[in-house]
Amino acid sequence: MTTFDANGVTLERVREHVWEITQEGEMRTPARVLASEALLEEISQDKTLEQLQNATHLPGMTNYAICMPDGHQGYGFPVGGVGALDAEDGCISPGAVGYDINCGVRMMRTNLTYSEVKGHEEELVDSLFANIPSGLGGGGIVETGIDDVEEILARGVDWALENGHAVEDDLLHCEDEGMREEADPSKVSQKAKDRGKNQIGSLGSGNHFLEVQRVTDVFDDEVGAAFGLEEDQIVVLIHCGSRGLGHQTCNDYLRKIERQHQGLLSQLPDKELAAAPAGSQLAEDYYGAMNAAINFAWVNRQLIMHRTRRVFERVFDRSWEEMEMDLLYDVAHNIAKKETHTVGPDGRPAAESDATANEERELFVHRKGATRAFPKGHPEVPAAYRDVGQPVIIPGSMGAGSYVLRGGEASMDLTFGSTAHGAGRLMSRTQAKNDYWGGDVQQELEEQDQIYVKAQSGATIAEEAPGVYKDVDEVVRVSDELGIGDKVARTFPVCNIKG
DNA sequence: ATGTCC
Repeated sequence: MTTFDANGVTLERVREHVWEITQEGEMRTPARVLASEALLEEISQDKTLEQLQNATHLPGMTNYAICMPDGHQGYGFPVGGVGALDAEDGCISPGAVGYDINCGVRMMRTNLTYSEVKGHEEELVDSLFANIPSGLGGGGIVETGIDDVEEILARGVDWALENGHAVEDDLLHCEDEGMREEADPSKVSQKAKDRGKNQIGSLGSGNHFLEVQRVTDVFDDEVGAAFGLEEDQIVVLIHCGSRGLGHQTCNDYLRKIERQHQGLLSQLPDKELAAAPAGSQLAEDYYGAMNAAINFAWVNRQLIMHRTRRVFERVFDRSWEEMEMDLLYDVAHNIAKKETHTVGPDGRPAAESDATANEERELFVHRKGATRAFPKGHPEVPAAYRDVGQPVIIPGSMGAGSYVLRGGEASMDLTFGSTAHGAGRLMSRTQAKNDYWGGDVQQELEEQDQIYVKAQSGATIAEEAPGVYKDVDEVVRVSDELGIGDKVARTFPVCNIKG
């Protein structure tokens, strides 16, 4: 048996790309890392493995705590982590959702080709930057009153449709159709609403961006055709979340849960894993508030996408409908959702159990820096894609391009229908700023790769330099070879705006 | 990620 040792954590290689931390002590389940040996080596450099092992102490953990190939350490629970916790006798943990509730990505198609856009890059990047709010703090596409915030929290993209920021087709191509019905705006604090009300339609900062890209490869012609993707086509990728509103909501509930559920907290190896027991008032309240913040983030991405259509109309002098600027798909990668999955007796993996003992269980599936990747035939895959599988969008760094995958056949058995969410950081923001200077990175991207980047701050470009990220090709290779998310297409940046 | 410490 091949083993891998890192900082007192031992992993056994189960098979290609599957590594397991054996259950011992207070662990409720084993833990699994899905990675190549090279990625595992990178993952082992920070606290990810310790956090993954800690996560198995959460009540109701089912099968395994799982770390994706792009995993790195986060608040309490790894970014790139999946934890399915029993919704009846388990718990829900804000740290296993993440501070940026419904951080996610959407991809919009166009019928433009790269040759039509080449030569317009600077005009396009300037116009996008001028029209799409970005950076820290306030300023959004719509400046609205608190009544609208309440509606957005309750109804998600349905609000955008009613207010002229969306078309019906946009809703059909979004995870959960852009609305969590269990949202309860009354459980979102006034402070969070105040922070959100002037940030509706804004990118934010950090790794959030809007990128115009060209499709460089279509690996699967049938699925590529179903997704409306072909080589040389221009697409737009939008990556952002719920801004200050989601951050405040996460913070509010962490503090409340720490105070009210000290008994559970005392059983956990890390205070940052603070969790509310299923069925408790705070579990209900957090779930309602989190779902409301999820709706807010979907509206945020929707408004940015719709504004992008207007920018393209001005730059290319034709209507967005004429340019067929349709939403391909929007996927969340920081969420928890009550889902039904087939599990074996005592929360063991169904695939490794006697099938007659398997049962359907309601689970809070926490995907933190992990993307839903439902296979073909799943009822929650939009009708347009049901025969091929759910689109999965994996953004790479601004110098490396991105991938479109489709949910793979093995995802339900291995990962509760999930895969990776990006390249994953290799170094801290502080170290990145020591190693890189924004202006140099920007100039190099433009001169060497014809990638036009515009940001509010040079520091953000340094923090997001291509070299601070893992190899997205390797992350996607692992996903594809495991069969949890299959490669469909690859894109390369044309221009990028960020905070 | 985040009015990067109420």
